[in-house]
Amino acid sequence: MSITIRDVAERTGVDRSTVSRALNGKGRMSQATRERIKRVACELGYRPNMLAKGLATQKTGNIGVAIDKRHLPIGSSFYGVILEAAEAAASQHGYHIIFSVLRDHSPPQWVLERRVDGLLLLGTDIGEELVLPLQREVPVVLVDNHLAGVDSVLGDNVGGARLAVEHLITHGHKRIAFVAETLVDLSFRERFEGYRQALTAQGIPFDECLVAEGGRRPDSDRIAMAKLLESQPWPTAIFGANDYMAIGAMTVVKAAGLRVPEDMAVIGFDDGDKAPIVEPPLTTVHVPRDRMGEVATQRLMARLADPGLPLAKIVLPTELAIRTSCGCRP
Amino acid sequence: MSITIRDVAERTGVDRSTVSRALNGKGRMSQATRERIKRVACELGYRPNMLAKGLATQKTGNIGVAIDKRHLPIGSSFYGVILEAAEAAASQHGYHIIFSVLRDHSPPQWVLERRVDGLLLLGTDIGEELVLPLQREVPVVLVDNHLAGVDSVLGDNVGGARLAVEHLITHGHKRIAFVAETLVDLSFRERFEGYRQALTAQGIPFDECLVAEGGRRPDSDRIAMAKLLESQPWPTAIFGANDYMAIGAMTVVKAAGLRVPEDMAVIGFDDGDKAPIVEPPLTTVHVPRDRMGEVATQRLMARLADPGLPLAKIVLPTELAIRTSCGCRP
DNA sequence: CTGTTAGCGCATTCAA
DNA sequence: TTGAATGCGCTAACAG
Repeated sequence: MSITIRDVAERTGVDRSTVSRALNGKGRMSQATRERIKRVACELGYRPNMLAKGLATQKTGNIGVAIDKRHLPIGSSFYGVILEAAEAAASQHGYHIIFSVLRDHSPPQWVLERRVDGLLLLGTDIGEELVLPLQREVPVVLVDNHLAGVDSVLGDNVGGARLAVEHLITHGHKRIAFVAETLVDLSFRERFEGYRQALTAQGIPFDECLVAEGGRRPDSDRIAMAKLLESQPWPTAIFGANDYMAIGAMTVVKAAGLRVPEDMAVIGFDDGDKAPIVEPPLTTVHVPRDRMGEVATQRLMARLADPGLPLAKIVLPTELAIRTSCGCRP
Repeated sequence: MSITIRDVAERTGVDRSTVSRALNGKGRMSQATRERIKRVACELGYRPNMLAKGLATQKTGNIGVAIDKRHLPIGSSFYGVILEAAEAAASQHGYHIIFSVLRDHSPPQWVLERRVDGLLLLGTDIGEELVLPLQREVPVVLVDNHLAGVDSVLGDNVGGARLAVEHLITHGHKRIAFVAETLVDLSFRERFEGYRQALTAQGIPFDECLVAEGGRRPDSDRIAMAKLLESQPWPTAIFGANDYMAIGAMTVVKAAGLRVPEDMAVIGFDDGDKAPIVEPPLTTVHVPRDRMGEVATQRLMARLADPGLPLAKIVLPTELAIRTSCGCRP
């Protein structure tokens, strides 16, 4: 067994409660004894047992991060960066991260077991049936998603999509296709909305034939683009709902003997780590994933400190990362 | 406050300890009462408070995963996949993951605070000065690294490198360069060793001029390859110590107007998610990252169950993922 | 087979 | 300013 508050107390000749107060800076006491206790604690190498502390204070010092399975592997995704940023922000406040993947849509065990003070839910496909029960246990912040009655942090999907599509229009394109895995998830719906807004703003009629969904399968990216190439006339530009779709589209386009961007311009969304290294480098909407993780964590900690805080939907700005797949030659 | 074991006890008319035994399946007791207690607990929606349980049993039910800062962002790296696999394996055993990034080389706070029963240390640059103190607190398993006196799980770096270099030799190459960020880290040293072994085995003399280190900077990949192109005669093939170096080398090679693989064949190491999508698709040594995470976690849990277990260095087989950058045309 | 008792390590009343 | 007492929720040794 390791050194406890009791050892420090005996060694110092005071009561355990005094040690507790000294170390936590609570109550008023003579600077002398406080200093002495701290020194002794340090000498003894005393480390508070957070389980015991948590049991007494009803706070764990942990926050949970749950990532929707759909978006894994983390290694290739959006969410690894958010996780990292969240951890950095949390640790600055003395919090630790308990992390897990949502495999089915049942709530993470560690919430029910009261291992966390609050949690971040990452993923666009998380619905009320999961969030509401969780929120009754601890405060929740949604990342990359939004539901009524829950704090949330998102990138500006509508604005980013408008930027992308307007950029393509600037390059002279009129037949611009939209490819997505699905239009069910909030992020994709919003990006689609931005796509339509841009067309409308520039007086280009919306053409349903230029929208292709690949579905939720592994080769969704190829499927969607292939559909587009099945019927004439072809689009002259592709706007992908994320980098994955855009890169898949480029692959299909190139396989069909067309050149990117000469025969078919392409823009993606996310600005993940693959965007700069594909051929040609992908122009894409930059989503500030690190900021999202940081802001979401800060929001959660603010709510922990003050549960009465009004709800907030925090939208972080996106911008266009211009490379060459759109037709620009930087 | 939520439902405790006490509520279940009162509702059932038995003692709290009886409830505890019933729910944990300890001791012998009549099936009747056990069933009844379980049913009541379920009806009441009882959930054990793991803090209290941990305090009593001196076990947290958490395992820690610490990732060396060097290899971030997780989103682009090796370690995201390992983290995910570790979480999957741990959750199967009822364990949870506390995760953090090693920013400096000080031990993770959550070990000192006794929040974990054991931990996984991911990264090739973790030294004894960090591991030994931690190991005195809880069991440690090293992943992608090895130190005397510590359990460890690695991919077969030497074997994988031999495979890669022998494959290049099969394609007729004799001037094969080795590019790495550094030769300090264990993984890279081992891959270098495999490179040399392959040359020796095929009777090709080792040429120091064909080894280039890029150093630990952001553009390490370009730097290394650029060095190689500074002096004649050029190599005809490049073996990168990881995908990052290999892809960077390809970029530089193509920028110099050379073709891959016709003028310069390239093979990488890791088989990360970028390998298949670069142009041309990268032939690379597949490292079973998911298995590494899984096996390491299982190892840790085995040791938790039986601290007397002999030390193990577990080396997982690697294989060559053949695409086109090596000169093959699949 | 089941209840009693005593901690686990710490924070927090209330007195002194 | 400090000490004594109590409780956080659960487990475990020992009786009964």
